[in-house]
Amino acid sequence: MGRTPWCDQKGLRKGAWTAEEDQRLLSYVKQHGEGGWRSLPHKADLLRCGKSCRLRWANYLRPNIRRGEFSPEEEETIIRLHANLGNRWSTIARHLYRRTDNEVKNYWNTRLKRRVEAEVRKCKDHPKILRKTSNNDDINPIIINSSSLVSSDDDSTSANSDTFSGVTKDCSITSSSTTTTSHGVTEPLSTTSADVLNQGVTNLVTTNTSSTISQCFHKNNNAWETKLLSESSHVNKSTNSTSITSINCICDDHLDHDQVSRSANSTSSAHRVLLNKIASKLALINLDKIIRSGGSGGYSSLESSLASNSTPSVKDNSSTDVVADLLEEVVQTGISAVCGTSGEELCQQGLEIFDFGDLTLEANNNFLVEKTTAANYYNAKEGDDNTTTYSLDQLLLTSFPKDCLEDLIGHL
DNA sequence: AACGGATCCAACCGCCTTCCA
DNA sequence: TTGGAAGGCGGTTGGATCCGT
Repeated sequence: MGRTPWCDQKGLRKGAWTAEEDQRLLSYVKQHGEGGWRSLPHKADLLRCGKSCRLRWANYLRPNIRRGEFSPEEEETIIRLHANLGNRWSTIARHLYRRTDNEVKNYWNTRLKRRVEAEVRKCKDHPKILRKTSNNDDINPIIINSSSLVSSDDDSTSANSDTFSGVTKDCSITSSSTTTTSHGVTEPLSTTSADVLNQGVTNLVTTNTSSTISQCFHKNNNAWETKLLSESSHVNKSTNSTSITSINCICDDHLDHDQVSRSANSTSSAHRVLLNKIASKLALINLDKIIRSGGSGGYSSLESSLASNSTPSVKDNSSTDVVADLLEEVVQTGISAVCGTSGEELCQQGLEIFDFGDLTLEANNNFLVEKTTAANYYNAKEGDDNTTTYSLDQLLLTSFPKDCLEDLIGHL
């Protein structure tokens, strides 16, 4: 038994929507809200099927849809995410402010795809870019190491690195069977990254991890990853409501953590600027409490900024057993949302996880973000990229789960 | 001005998942 | 637990427009 076509009724209109149809749909949804699409056409006196109405609304009429030319930053994001995620347009669209999946898909198919393919062809003319001379590519996959983006004097990978300036825009490529994180942990390379690169993508950014959670995503075919994914599903179901107002605690140890561990001195002042900006915005969303865990340094700037904005109490939780401390805090205070390194354990408690990410200053005053908790827990799927570059404004919006964006925008 | 190929993108199609009674 | 309805998603199409000849 085949499925019933979605618009098989005789007399229903197809094709381009008229202004009058748009107006009818718009006013009906404004009055009655979204949903009930099947019965909507009859109620709104539209000769369309429900699905057509829903698509018209979702892709065109819905408020707050951003249309028009994509910015260079958006293009970069699409290319980078597509390299890792493939044609998962809805996921990619979530990383772009107010863009629909359909628009992103069209933009890729009509513009970016060709550009990337041209890059691939260019790379095929220069095989060295894609593949170092090696008898065994499985042992020596090629990756782009994000640490090279952190600061020019970070030489943690320089022993194995080659730079192909003029072709790979702002990355260096290393060949090694393992990579060393900014915290000195040696771990396997992401084979996904290697695969993508071997397909010729030259502008990929991948990441050395700095948290338990993102490390999970770099250990392909690992039981730990499977466990994480199933927990993710659990968390999704247990925390349907993600209104920004439900956040009454933010714990973020990455900001200062990486600032210290990377010895990226050039980014320190920039971090402070960023932290101040974040703090001023956080102050607007009525946080009840800030938990600090791990490290020291740049975070004090966030603390002082928050204090000056007369906001949340700050708990210094930099003692050794961060997880235990956080859980204790959760139990005692009834915190409903936490973010930070301990996300996995906290997710098991059914908490909402938010994270501003692991921030590193990049070129053009943008920030390299290792989305170490929130995005991964909510959208975790094998091969998800954990690293993206954002402007500050994008960062503040994108680091939150999609459902929070409109509320956040309202608060900001 | 006319033609035709290239490009763009809104909309359609159908499969899949989620929801809910 | 089950099955139908509703919604999500990605592939594809076709009409409108652009642009070179």
